Amino acid sequence: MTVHSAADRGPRVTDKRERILLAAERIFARHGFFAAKVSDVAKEAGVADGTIYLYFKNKDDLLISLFERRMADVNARLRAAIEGKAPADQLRAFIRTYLQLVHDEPAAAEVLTVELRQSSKFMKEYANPEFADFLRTLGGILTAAGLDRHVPAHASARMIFGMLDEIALAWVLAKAPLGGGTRPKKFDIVRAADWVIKLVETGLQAKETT
Amino acid sequence: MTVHSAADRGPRVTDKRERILLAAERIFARHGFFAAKVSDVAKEAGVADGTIYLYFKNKDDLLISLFERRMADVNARLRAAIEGKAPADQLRAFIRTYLQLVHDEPAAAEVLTVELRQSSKFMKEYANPEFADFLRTLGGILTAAGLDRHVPAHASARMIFGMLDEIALAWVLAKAPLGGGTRPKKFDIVRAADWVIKLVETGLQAKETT
Amino acid sequence: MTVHSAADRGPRVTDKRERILLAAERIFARHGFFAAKVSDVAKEAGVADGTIYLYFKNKDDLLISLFERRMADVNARLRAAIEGKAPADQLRAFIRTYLQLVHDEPAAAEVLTVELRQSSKFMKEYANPEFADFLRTLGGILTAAGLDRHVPAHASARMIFGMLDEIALAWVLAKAPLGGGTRPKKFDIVRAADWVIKLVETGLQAKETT
Amino acid sequence: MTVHSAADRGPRVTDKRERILLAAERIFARHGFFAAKVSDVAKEAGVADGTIYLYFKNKDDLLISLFERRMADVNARLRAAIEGKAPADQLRAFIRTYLQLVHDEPAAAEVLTVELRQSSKFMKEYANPEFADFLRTLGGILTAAGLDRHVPAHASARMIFGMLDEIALAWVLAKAPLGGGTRPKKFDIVRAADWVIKLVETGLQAKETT
DNA sequence: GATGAATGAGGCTTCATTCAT
DNA sequence: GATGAATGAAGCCTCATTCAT
Repeated sequence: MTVHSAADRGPRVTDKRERILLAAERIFARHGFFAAKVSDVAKEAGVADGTIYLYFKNKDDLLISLFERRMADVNARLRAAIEGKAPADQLRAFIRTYLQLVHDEPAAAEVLTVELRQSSKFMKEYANPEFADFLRTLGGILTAAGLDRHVPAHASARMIFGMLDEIALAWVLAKAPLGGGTRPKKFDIVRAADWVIKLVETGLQAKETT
Repeated sequence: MTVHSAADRGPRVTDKRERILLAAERIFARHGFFAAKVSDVAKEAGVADGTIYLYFKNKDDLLISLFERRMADVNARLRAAIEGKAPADQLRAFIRTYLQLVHDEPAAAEVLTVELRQSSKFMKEYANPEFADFLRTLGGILTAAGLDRHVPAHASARMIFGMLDEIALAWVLAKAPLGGGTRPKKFDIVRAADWVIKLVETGLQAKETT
Repeated sequence: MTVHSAADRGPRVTDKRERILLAAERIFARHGFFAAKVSDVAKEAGVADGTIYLYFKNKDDLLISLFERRMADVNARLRAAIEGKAPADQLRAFIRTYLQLVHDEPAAAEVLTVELRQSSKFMKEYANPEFADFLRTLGGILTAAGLDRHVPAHASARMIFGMLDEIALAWVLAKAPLGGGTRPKKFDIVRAADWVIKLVETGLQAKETT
Repeated sequence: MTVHSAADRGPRVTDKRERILLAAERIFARHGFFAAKVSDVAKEAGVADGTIYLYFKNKDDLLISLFERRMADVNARLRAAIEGKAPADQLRAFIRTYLQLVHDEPAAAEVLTVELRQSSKFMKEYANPEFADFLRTLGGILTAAGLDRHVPAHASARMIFGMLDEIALAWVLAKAPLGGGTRPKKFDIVRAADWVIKLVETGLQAKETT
């Protein structure tokens, strides 16, 4: 992931920035952004507290950078997944890939899903270009597939993101089956993609054929 | 709102609790839960800081109580809106009423939409019975309307909530047209209900008739 | 001192503000402004750290307030000392009273003399009206006494303040005779007034009578 | 300035030490000693942060060295200025040269005038031999000129330094006329020497001849 | 019940100093 | 000698909560 950026400014530098970012992701996912302490991120990254401030302006910047880094990653993977496919297949690939990513990177998903919202308090001042990109890509697929007859593509894109996000949230919040809490069991988020696809393509209509 | 609830338990007491809750809603919506100060809530409610602790255990309890209070309200309104309708109409009424509520109570919507997420860090320890109720009602409608053939009703319910929530978020974050920021203009959230209905009922399929 | 201000806003409030201010004076005098810790001031004042911020905006404000408070006091005493005197006597009273004040309130003198300078970094942004008052009073005396023939009164006022300030500094920095350091013994600062008076009135001229 | 001193000990080494010292002077003058960052001094000097510690023990040492270096310079110039003059002329030369130096080297003056005070917190532990030399020279002149009849020479020396220092401070703090702040305009510090001389020699006495 | 002054624990951040290269 | 990335101690300040009135 972001292998190329490792060459941006010498190998060590990016390495450490990356380590801090991943540590922040784990810590933010574990405790939530506000409850998380910068010193915990440092500990998790194996660096001194002050080192974080060599790479990030402040705690907020850590969160914003995390978003940008992850969303860019998500967008890159989604683009790779839909490349060369027919429009109708692109939509399915987009949905499946997104949920697969959530499945593969739960910490990232938690931050993107849960903390992103909270940081919408941030977002009010900070326009997230990568997220706009995400919606634009999805909207483009819908238009290309001719799925914008009845509902504007940008609106559909938002609604689809809403579905995916809510599914991701439910999955993320469901504790692992082992920790015998009161939490619902983890469902199969990858198979849930079919539900989204079904809903988006033909709706929940009772009678498919009359 | 909920003027009648002022009679729930004693006349003045509930009044003050209510005032604090509404003040908290405005403050949390304005600053976000974590950034909001208890003393600001007190000021907004016109009571002393200490008074809040006569009605609520702590700041977290204020947020939780707010959720329960609002979700109960939302559920009550939704139940009233679908009462006596045919299943297919119930779904439309549910969707329209929900978005209408968001439109009428933006502060409540902001807290429910934005802060609820963030407090899912809370939610991990705290199961929200009113939200479960919300999903159960929606799922029940889907089942009654026979819209659970291809997708389990509980899954559809979540996805529909996801759509509604995302639309609410987009609307809430869109600044009022007056404050000429860089924010997108407020769209008509009430009319957006039709898009949700269309998507849920028949999907985005390109060719409605072949 | 400033007995009247005790009635400004209830008795307790001013009392505590006063206590903090005097504690800050002692701590700043002991360690210097920058090296002094807010928590030490709190400890010295017998209040919690946070209490300081109920009365002062921040650490800088503590210093500024100290200046204003002390200089106002100094000005009041000086005015009382010169009241009703003939111009020539006023000058002598002014000088004697100032050095007497330094003698009586060494902590205040240290802050005014030593920290005031350093805070001239502050002063660059903050115009001290009380100090301006001090100079104006002194200049007025010189003019009234007809001592502005050869040198503008405002310039003389500054030079006289320079002498007084330097004497105060030398006296303040001289350790008490007990602490057998390498520091010069404390001289009699009150008697030093005569030197200032002599210098200002007739200069150091070798031959008084020819 | 002090180009000759570059040959004191090795050619390049002293050069770098010198550069750091002059950089520190500018930075300390600009921000004040405490607010100044070692890394800013390094940047100004065009060396790495760590390099500073090859030439100075620590930040304090940087300030102390600056004093010694500058005061030695000042003393050297003053001695050169009074050399070979008659005692009465020596005093005038001393005063004029000092203020001329302030005029020519404002950054140096700011550090000597403003930061020296603040570092009297340092001074309590550190006896400044060069400053003692300064006072001894001035006292010697007074004694030689027979101006120690009524006031001890060492006391007069201190008072004269106080006048000079205060004038320097007022001049240093007066913003340049260009930066249209609320600051008083720069006065002519060189001409101010005449006021000091007048005051020291014959006082402010109203009637010069009786 | 109501008040709001007081508390004090704790986090973010800075920055002098070090040391491996 | 020179570098500058890394360190980590330490302080200012905030703010949820308490409790005497």
